[in-house]
Amino acid sequence: MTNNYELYKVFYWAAKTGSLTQAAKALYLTQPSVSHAIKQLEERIGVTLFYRNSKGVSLTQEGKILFSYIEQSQILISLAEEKMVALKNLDSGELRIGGSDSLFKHYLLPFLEDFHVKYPGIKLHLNHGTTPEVISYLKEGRIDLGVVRMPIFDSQLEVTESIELQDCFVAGERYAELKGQALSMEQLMEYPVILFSRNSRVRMAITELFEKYGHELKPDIEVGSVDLLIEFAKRGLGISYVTREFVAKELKEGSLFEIELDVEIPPSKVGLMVMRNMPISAAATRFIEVVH
Amino acid sequence: MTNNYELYKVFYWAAKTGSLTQAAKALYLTQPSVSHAIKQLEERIGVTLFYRNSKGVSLTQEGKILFSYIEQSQILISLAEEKMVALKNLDSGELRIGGSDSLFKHYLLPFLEDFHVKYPGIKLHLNHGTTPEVISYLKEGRIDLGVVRMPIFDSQLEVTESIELQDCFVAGERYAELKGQALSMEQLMEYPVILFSRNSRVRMAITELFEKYGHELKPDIEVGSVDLLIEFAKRGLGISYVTREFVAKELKEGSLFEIELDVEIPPSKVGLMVMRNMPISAAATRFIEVVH
DNA sequence: GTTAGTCATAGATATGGTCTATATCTCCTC
DNA sequence: GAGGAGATATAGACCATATCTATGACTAAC
Repeated sequence: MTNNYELYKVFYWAAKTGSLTQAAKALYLTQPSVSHAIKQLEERIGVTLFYRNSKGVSLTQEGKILFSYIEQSQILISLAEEKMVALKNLDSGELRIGGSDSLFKHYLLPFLEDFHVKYPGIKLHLNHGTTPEVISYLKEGRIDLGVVRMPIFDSQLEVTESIELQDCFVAGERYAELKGQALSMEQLMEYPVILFSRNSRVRMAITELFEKYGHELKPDIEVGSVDLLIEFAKRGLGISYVTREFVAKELKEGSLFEIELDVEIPPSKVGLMVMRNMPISAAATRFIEVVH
Repeated sequence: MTNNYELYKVFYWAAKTGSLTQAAKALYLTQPSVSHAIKQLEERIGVTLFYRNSKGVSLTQEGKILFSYIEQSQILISLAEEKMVALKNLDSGELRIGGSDSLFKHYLLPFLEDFHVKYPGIKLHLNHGTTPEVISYLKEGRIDLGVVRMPIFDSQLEVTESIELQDCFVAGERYAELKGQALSMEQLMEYPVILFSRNSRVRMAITELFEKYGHELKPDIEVGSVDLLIEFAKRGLGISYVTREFVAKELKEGSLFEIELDVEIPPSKVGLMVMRNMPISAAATRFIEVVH
């Protein structure tokens, strides 16, 4: 049976209002249209659905049975349509973001807070991972949006640049002697260096910079979180390579100080990644606007 | 939102098959039609529902949410359509018949039995009542079909005549003297007469016949069931007025014999009543055919 | 009888669903 | 890398049919 489901909508309203005229009004149609539609439905399924009388229409036994199904069906469609409106209006839905721990903590946190206050109906899912992990989450469709350090070269991804961050070397009081100087790479390498673990983009960037000048930068200590980078430097275990913006508090209060190099460390940008040529959810679109 | 629900059918199949091409086949449409329909649905609800890729299509987050509603909705419609087919094919449904006790027992029983064996999916509801009660059941829509004695004069009813029944007076061995005679009304009235209760059509008919000849037929005993009419006559409590066909067994075995009158008692027919100008259920239609 | 409300019917109209033909893209094979 | 086989998208023509207007038929109420 290959019925036009539109007829069930007409049936639903005719049954619900008990009047073809009222159904026509509800559906923004004329009464003859509704009359015709009902007749057609009856012919197609081969069952008389309504008693016609001078006051309107009422369901036959068979009509009542049909209605018990169709009513549920129509209610589900109404709920679906309401839900879609809610998703579109960001009253509902979810936003799945992938990124590094430090970016979540030091960069995204205020945006996430604002977004959550403004759109409380949207559930936030934060997936921590390294840059390659985040990229694969994106490709698997497990997240809507990835937030990582630039540069990203992947033709499947569409990257929007966000703020610029400046990485730098910092140390604590133990190396106070280095304050105000501009060290060469060789000089710096005489001190114990603390770097983030191997697969980090920041680590790769600084390693490459040193290589460019013919040096191999090997850390004395390798850690897995920005918090430890900061903590170790503070305690004088060595010189940490961190993002300046993420240690703003420590620099200000003086528990850390920046060690200048005689070569310029190029700044790096934060990139917001989504899949290229893939539709983006309303929530992700809005979040990118907010961050941008 | 005044969407064409037909689009949800297309959406359902596209999502279910994961391919616009497959959905087109399932719906006996062409692929561009389906593509266009999906695009239209997406535009109308303002949400992208599918990722298009080279292998087919897959649902976005929002699409999945929509599908969870629409799937249920479509399943209900399918069930509804199956149910309607079952009703039409008499694999399912119910048949509500109103009639007198005696007609059910002595006339309808074999038909009901056959009908039930042939259409086991149809539930039978038998509503006992007097002729006026049965007519009001019909008008209230509580039964589909009424089975009563003719004649019926009611312009709202459509009556189909069924078999003819002959009423007669019968007595048991106690009145054996009356065998083979043709009694006059006066003679008969000298014996105790047992009649069915007042509101019965059979009782009315015989009372009227006597009145036509100037006699008032008053029962000595009035009972409420045909079984009692028979039982009382058998036990010699008087002469019962019964339907000959309903005492066929007793007449044959000799526990009752018929008392002939010198006037002819007109036969009466059984009528099958339905509401005029009202659609009749498939089950009722079929049952009338069977009986007829 | 008249009026006002039903639903049904007939015929004209035009919306829009569907088709054919073609383009574009991706993946896979050779 | 060229070519083929799949997928979906797009454009434009067509025509089926949903819808409308106008009218009829019927019922209930006044």
